[in-house]
Amino acid sequence: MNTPSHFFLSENNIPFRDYLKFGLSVDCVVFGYNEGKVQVLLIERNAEPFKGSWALPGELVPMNANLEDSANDVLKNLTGLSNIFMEQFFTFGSVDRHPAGRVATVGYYSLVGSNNYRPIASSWAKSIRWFDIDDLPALAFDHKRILQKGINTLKRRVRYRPVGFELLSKKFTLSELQDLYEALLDSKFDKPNFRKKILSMDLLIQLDELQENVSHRPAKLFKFDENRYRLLREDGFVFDI
Amino acid sequence: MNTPSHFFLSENNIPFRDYLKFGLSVDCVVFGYNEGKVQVLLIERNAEPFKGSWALPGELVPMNANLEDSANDVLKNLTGLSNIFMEQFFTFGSVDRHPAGRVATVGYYSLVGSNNYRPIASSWAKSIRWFDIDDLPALAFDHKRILQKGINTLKRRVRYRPVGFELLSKKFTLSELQDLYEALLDSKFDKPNFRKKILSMDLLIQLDELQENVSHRPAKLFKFDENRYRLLREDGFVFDI
DNA sequence: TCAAAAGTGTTCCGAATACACCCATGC
DNA sequence: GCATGGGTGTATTCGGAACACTTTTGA
Repeated sequence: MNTPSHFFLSENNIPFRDYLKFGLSVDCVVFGYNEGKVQVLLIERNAEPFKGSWALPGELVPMNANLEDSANDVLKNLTGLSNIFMEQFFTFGSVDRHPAGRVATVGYYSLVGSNNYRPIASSWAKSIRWFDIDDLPALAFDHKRILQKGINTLKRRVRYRPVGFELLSKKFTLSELQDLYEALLDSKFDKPNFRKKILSMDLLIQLDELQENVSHRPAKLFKFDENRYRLLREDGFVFDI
Repeated sequence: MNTPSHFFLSENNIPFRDYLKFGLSVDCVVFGYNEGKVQVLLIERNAEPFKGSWALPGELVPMNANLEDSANDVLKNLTGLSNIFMEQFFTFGSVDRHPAGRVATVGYYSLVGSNNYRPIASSWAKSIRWFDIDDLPALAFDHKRILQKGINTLKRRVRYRPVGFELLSKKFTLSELQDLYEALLDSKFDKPNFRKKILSMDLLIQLDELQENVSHRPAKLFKFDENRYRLLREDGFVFDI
């Protein structure tokens, strides 16, 4: 910061430093999927403001941290996992959205496989739990709006990007995949047609494994072929369910 | 701000106020369309840092202004127009992206009809001009990355939302529309099929007007039917070109 | 043997493609 | 008349929708 301050006068002569009074936070909409229901992870705040309210997990971005690192931090603290799929979706910056100052927040959503999470309560969360996205509690701050926008974004993006696979375990059956898409897009698909369509994309690898302990014919397990997806995308392929 | 400060201690006991040192700016990727070319509006900076460099138009968000208002301000100063189509697309907040402090920037893209703009140079811009998106100059800050992300976002969104129409004048011919989509998606469409597809969506209103002063059969003019689009969307219709 | 869900094949229809053709205007 | 781009009709192909069917397991 050795640049002369006159370099940074704005048109109306407000000094640069007077613009540097924002807080910046990240808030994470963590999606899960269980028994046919799409869910989000919420925390019960253990600190003012809104102590005791349900809220999205998030944190103030430290002055020396990048946004993604900060969001990853939140997820790490929450689930114990790094390398979770995560994507920015919108930034909320209304003047009055935080009661104690001007804090803009960057919204991220992330998708955790249904077997991969183990929510961890910590000092900033009195408790923590999954909520079905069609049965949500009241939320602190403007988190209701953020969450709703996150849900809408996921539902839109899931049509054109293979993000859905992130919500399942690494290995999954075609019926599980179909159930997930039906939940996300709330619609029904014809089983034979769904299979044909998804398999014709050539994005799944069939494993030499079968479902176990089911009282019916065991289904074949598949995994998503990341490499092939990368290759196809370079050729202009557009995933479209 | 009369809330006791101990309400806002973070986990590691850094006081709340120490997080309030961010600057926040908005940067606008202003798209235009002319003679078959998609273009963006860039300014030549008249202030340090990067004085003399080309850059995206933008400004520091005043402490009492909302993000959208700030972005609209930029557009108003640039084009003299309010009510321009505008959408947020991504927020960039790397620690070192601004040489003089921690400034995160919210990226917006906007679409201006080819006859609707009149770029205005001002105190903060030495000059201002349109560049074809495949012939861009070097840019200040991390604006190259922001611009590229804006372009990618537009190219993706144009497939699933009728944003393209915003780039044309209110009245347009089907060939103009086709040329635009071909430029945006860089591909070619068959004329009869493009017409059939676009007209079958029932989103265009045919006007009682014809093209003028052309040395061939004059084309019919159309306009986009906003109301009908709203109605169709409520029924779950998804625009898809 | 029955229930339950996995998995396959076939027909039908509508939308996308390819392509040939006619129309209106300025010069 | 002819060049230019606007505008239309049709045959063909391909993918999606509908649906009937077989297979494999546990109980």
